[in-house]
Amino acid sequence: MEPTKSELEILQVLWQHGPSTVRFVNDTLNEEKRAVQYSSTLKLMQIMTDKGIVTRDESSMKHVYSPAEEEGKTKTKLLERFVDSMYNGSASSLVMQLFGNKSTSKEELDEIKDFLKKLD
Amino acid sequence: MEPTKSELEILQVLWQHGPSTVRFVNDTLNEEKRAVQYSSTLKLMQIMTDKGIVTRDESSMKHVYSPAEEEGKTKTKLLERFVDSMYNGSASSLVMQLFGNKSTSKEELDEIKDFLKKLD
DNA sequence: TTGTTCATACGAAATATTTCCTACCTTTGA
DNA sequence: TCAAAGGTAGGAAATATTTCGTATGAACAA
Repeated sequence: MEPTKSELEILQVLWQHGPSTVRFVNDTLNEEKRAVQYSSTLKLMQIMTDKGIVTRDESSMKHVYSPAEEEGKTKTKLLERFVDSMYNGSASSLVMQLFGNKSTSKEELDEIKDFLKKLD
Repeated sequence: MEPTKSELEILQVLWQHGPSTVRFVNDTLNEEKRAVQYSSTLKLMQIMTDKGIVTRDESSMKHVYSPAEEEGKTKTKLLERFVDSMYNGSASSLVMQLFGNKSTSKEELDEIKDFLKKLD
């Protein structure tokens, strides 16, 4: 299933901080993103549970949520979808767009070159 | 303004084929994407006009629509937003994910290496 | 014990997005 | 001429997404 924009925000928190309670996710969102009521975050995380995007441990009263799928797997899927729809599946087109206009630090560029070299 | 998913589909057609009528866009969507009624496509393109995402030439009865913004500019914006939200702004992270799992043709890889070399 | 705090559940409203029906006008071909 | 084909406009329904109020129960501190 395709996570929505808001669901993705929640996933980011879980990926970054590991399995979390609703309270923690909500606090983090309010600090790092935007104002949102506790009950909104709760509702969303319940929906995500129904959809199978996250799983939860209900053994304690404070349920602890975890991403159902590995971070890399989800991101790869979303990235491929992005490349397909925006660049007709051409990864190189995307890369050129990415570095064409925007100025990227030398460090980052070197890092990428090294990485690509190792792919052979 | 942020184009929605459906609006993006329409923009793709306009980018790929140049200024077009609703009829043409709708036919193309039906051929290349999915079944959709003419009036749905029309409505969407009218909304996009209101939002300023496209402009239209009304001199003829068959209005001709064009993207309001250049393809590269829009794509760059969307790509940067994607990198920011998914990879914390790190372009190199994205590239590594892109080529980490997926098998990419040697031609594409060479193309990218050449491109990066020229950036210096 | 008892009231305050903090948790979940859930309905439903508010928004955003998508879809299509229908009215009405212009063009075109028989 | 006039019916058929094809165009735009716009309302409104259908969906999808997001937000939050409120009920209810558990935990905890006074």
